[in-house]
Amino acid sequence: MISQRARYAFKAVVALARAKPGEGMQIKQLCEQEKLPRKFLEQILLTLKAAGYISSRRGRDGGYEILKAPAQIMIGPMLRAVDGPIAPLPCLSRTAYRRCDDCRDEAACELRIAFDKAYSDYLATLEHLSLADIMRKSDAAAPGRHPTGLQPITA
Amino acid sequence: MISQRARYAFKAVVALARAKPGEGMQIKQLCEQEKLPRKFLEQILLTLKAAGYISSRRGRDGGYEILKAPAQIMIGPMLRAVDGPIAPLPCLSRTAYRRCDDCRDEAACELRIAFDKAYSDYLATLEHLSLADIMRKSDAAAPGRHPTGLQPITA
DNA sequence: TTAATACACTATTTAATTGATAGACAAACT
DNA sequence: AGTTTGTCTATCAATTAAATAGTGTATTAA
Repeated sequence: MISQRARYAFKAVVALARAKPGEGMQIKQLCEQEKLPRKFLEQILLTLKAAGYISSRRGRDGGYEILKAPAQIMIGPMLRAVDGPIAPLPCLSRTAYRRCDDCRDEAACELRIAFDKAYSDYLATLEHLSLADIMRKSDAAAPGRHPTGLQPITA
Repeated sequence: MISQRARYAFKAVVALARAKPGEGMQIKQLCEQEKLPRKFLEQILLTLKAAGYISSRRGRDGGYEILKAPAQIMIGPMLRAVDGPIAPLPCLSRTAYRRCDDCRDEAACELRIAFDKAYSDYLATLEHLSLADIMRKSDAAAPGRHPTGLQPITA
């Protein structure tokens, strides 16, 4: 199972991506609208900021704003920024490769072989799937739900 | 990352699958050969037994033996037997579906959409990949390593 | 320039899960 | 009977995840 942290991050990014461009949202709105614990969300937003996904302003009329275009935000890297490596085994991680302590022969390791293909497909999908793709699908499934989102041309 | 529990289970099953048919192994051998903590392994073997993967005998000359043919052992179900559901979200689990508490519209849930395809590919692979497939690949990568395993006809 | 507002940062707490160990018990065989 | 080997349940310890607390700093406007 994916972590709460990652879920909250995801929801926050989606909400920010749906906010009117140039307007952004304050943390108060975010946590009320998406039902997220405020202080926890603060930390997560900091992480997202450090990773370059969002920007922030302090003081009155402060808040958060999305920095990247949704089409440029890939799910894999975003998850990784929030939760760390996503590989099922350290020796399969692209970004944090580590040999298993007890591993004699990596190429012959049955565990590694078992997850190799499954994980590389999983990863490839997450790596190329953008937030824009996802929002488009979501809008198609619930037309009219998000007033600021572009509607699919199906009516 | 996959749990230690699942790793140990996997290693134990592989070791039992490589043991001479009809001979099996005792837990002492297993934990020495594979460097697994004995008491922890005991529990894991019990789980594997309950799930029908192995059988056991008590008393002198007791031990564990593999029950299913490696070609009939699929990685997905085996993992699930040991570790529980493997889906990234409860609402994507095939075997333990549960609606997310706060979910308004499942079909439009961005989180669900994000993981839907990635996970279903991952799962499909694990569901159809057999222990036999894995052992074959392992043997091919390290010929001569496992004296009791069948060697690939490549020499 | 000061008060109010909203984000930034670090530390701490709490809860849950995982990994591992302990020890009494039951079956099987000699 | 006595030894061996698996069975079962309880418990402990360590780690991680989730959440909260509290202080600090930038920004704006009266």
